[in-house]
Amino acid sequence: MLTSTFVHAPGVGPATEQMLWSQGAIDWKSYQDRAQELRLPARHREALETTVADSIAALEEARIDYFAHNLAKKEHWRAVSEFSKIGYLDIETDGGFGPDSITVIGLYDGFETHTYLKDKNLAQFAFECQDYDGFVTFFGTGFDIPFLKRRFPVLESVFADRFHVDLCPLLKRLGHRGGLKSIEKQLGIARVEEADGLSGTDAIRLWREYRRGGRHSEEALRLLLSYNQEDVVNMKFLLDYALPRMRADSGFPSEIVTA
DNA sequence: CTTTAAGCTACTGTGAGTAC
DNA sequence: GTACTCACAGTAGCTTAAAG
Repeated sequence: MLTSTFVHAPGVGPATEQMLWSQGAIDWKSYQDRAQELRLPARHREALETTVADSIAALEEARIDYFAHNLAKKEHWRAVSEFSKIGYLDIETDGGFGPDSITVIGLYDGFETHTYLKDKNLAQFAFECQDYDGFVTFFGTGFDIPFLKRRFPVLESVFADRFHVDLCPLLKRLGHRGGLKSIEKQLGIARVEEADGLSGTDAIRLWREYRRGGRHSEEALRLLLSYNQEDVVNMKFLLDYALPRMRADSGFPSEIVTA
């Protein structure tokens, strides 16, 4: 999918990319093979020559930062299949908006959930997240990412150099509007019973209960972490749902089947 | 309540194609 | 060559949406 992408060349948009595909330039290699025969404005030819060569080199060397910088944000989903170290990311807060308002960070690597807790191991996140090629969030653009950058200024460049797929606008393009819980319902994704029916405001309440201490403290924390884990794990389902549909909707040339 | 890009709606610029 | 149209890409400004 990434190797069929041409829209990151300056001056090339969706219509030109579509035209390239229809002329048989279905990926970077086949573009180079038939570059001379393609009917193209000189401006596009120059831009594509550089972009295609740079892209092949960047992918060979697994340099996600090249694609993170040159691909439009809304097209970052195209890079996911080529860069497999994906972190599904979700934070909880105490209701405030300051740099110290983050209470929980959940990071799911596709196999297990890593949890970071305020006043325990939260700072560890800033190091461990650097092992990932990119992140998947739900409305992380407007919420999780700005919070994390305020809390850990180092992450400004870490996030800039990695892909970020925000499922909220992506699913909206596929006709699913509404919040995470609403879309999960639409798609028939179930939550574990104890975390079912909880919302972001409950996460604030559970954090306060945990911090107050006493009899229900540990139970409140357990429930909060369970809620956070549900969010990140379900994001993987949503991404797996969205990718093939985005691919089909964008009119990508079909994969060459090799025996 | 706060935050931020995406989405939307113009509008501008570039270039290819066509007619004369 | 000149003058015109049309399509595509990019940008500016405003609105929208969802997170806890």
